[in-house]
Amino acid sequence: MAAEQPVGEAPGRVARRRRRRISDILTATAEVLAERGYHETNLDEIAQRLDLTKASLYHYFASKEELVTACLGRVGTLVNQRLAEAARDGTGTAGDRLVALIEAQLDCIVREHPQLARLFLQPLDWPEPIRLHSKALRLQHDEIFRSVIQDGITTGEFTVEDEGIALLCLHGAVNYVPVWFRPNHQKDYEQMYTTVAEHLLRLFRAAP
Amino acid sequence: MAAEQPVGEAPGRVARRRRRRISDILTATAEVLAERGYHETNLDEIAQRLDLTKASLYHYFASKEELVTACLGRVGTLVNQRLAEAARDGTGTAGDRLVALIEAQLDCIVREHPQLARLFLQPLDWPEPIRLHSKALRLQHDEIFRSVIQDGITTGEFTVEDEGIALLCLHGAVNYVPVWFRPNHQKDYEQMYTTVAEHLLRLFRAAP
Amino acid sequence: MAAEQPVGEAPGRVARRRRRRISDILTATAEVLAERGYHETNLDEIAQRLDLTKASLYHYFASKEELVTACLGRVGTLVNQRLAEAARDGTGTAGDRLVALIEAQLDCIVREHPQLARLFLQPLDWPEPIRLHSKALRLQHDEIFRSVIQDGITTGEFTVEDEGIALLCLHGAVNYVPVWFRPNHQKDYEQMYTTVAEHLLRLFRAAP
Amino acid sequence: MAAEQPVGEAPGRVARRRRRRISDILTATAEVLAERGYHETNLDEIAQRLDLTKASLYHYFASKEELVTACLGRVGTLVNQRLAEAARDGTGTAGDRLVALIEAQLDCIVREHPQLARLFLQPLDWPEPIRLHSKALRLQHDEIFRSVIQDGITTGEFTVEDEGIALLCLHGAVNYVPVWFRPNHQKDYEQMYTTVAEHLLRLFRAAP
DNA sequence: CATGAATGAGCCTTCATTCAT
DNA sequence: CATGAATGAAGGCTCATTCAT
Repeated sequence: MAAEQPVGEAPGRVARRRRRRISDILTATAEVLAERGYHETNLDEIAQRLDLTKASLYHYFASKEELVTACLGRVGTLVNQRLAEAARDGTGTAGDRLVALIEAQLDCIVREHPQLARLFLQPLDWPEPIRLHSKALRLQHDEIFRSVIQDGITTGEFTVEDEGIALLCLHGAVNYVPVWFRPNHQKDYEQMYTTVAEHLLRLFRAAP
Repeated sequence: MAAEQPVGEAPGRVARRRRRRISDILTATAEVLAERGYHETNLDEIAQRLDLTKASLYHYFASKEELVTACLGRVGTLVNQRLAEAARDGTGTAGDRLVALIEAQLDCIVREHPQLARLFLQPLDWPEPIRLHSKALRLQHDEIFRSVIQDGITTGEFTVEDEGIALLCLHGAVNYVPVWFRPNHQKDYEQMYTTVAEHLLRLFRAAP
Repeated sequence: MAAEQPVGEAPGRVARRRRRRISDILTATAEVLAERGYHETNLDEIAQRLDLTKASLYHYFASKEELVTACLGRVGTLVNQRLAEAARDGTGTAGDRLVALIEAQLDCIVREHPQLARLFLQPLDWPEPIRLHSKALRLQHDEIFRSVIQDGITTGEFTVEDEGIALLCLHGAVNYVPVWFRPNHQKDYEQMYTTVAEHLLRLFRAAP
Repeated sequence: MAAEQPVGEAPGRVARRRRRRISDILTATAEVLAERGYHETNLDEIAQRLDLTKASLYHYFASKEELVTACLGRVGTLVNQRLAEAARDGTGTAGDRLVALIEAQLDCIVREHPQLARLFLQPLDWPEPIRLHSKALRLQHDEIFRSVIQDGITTGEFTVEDEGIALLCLHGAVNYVPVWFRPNHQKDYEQMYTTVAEHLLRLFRAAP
């Protein structure tokens, strides 16, 4: 068997293969999850899309739970990273940056990870560990928004009575978008982003 | 024997009993549904809480789906009726009435039907018929809010670019409340209602 | 309650009512049995056709088994009686009388008790007691045919090697008719009767 | 390890194993079906005879219906093949060949597939799809008999008024045999075959 | 008599998970 | 690594039967 594994192949190669495999699996999982929802998602379908067997998935993940957790983790982290970048861009007023943040998030959950936002609404009937993980991601996510909002409050641009509650309202409203949004044209997206973001900005602007 | 079975109560009594039974079943269903979510809800548990057998439920509902549909229907209708009443009370400005509406809804979904709001977020993995029923209830519900908002727009008290989207944001934010709200005291409820309602009112107030 | 049951009503009245009730139940049972087959027949449907409740059937029959047994018994007895009459009519040759017998049976199982013949094919998955009862009826039934056949043999009109087997072949062929026969017109019946009877008569005629 | 898993047998071996497994399952199914009848047959018993679990059957068949259909299909096809062979043997008169055909069929349904003939009597209470499949098999089966009968008619050896009806009578009589035949000795079989076949041949011989 | 209510036993089906090869 | 096979546990649903009213 050693003859079949040329010395030249560094152990890194196999590790890389494995990582790529895992990535593919997570992608397929995200797809099925987004299309069917958690309970209608079964390992058979995920495996099928990968031209694999259900059993093979267990080489990479110890359970369905772990698989879904990893999947949510990757998506959530990607979203958070993208938002963190958008937040780090310090140009413009706090309002401008908050709008950018909302639009970035909408783009993520509506276009790139269609309907995956519902996964973050913490459905009651999900396994506890997954819900906890999801919650952790949300806290991270909140932190990003919170910093921009704090900026706005400090500069007097924003006025809120209860920052936490305002943030939660924002959260609920944004994540609800994929539930109702049905685009007809490409340009519908941009327009919706702007309209929703503008509306939600009001949550932080002082009443007249 | 005549004394024990007065003619007068014959048909009414049975029907009344049946109605009460159904009501009890729906209540128990709402409870389990709220605690466990749809997919973790099994008929055994509902039956157990009623000191019944799974099979007995089938005397009243033809399937799990039908049972849940009826349950959502009852809760949704109750909520809508209460909101319709609140909306009909024409005193105060549109803002006052919208706040009252939001507070009423919050009270419904947070206190009286704890966490049942998520049931109206139309989870992907629910049976189609249930989702359709849920959607119908939401449209009814929207109509109530829409009328008050229209009033506000007519009198110039409200300013929104896109009424529909504003409503949806409101919807998302409000229904998200039960996901995060954890009261410590009785008075926490009222305070939360006010804070949330005030914040959300901003969605309809003209920007300064 | 005595006041409600006038002395004048003989006990015979109530007995007559009961007998009529039972007859109705048996008729309905035969209907459903013929339409759906034994295992697809449920007490609910029988009760429903009688504007009764499932539970009420138990006032007349101790179990589904007993009900079906009684039903088969009545139908079988009726058929046997009619055949016995036809056999008793001593005119004509044995061949004429056998043809008449076959035609009478065909009429019974095809037109009057449509498809009920399969009930006498002793399906494997029927409860043992019912099968035994069915078998008893068949023996009675066989006796009728046997006497005519014996006549034919005695007079030399019929020639068979094994009377029993010839009879069973006849039986199988006749009872299979309702499985395939689909009439278009009224006259189809008579024609089929004649054709089938003529053919089957050959089973008893001496080979040329 | 290479010695234990020769490349050459990789795909074939697995496939062969699977085919054998399926064959075993169908055999067990046929057994239970023949003993208990369709409605009294449950997957548990079939699985038990194979030292398997009910769930395991679903690796090979998607439902009880599909399993039974496959089972009937196999048996029916085997019978038809054997009969087709017997019919192809062109020696002897049409009468000889028809007798051979009948005897072959009797042997199939009485000895090799004990009592499975009733499965082809199209019980009313079977699922529609199974009945359709069963019907298709019967048509195939009829075709075999029909060709021999046509031969006999052409040569003037046979005389029938209605070929179709004669065939159906034959069918009914033959398939009824397993319902009543109870052998005491081995030789009972052959004797019964002959007697029955001779009798049934009369259906096609001209009346004297 | 009649019935609504209740039930226990049974069946088919699904699916995450394990394991030998 | 990959997979086919096998399974245990669970859930929804049906139905004949019993019983109190």
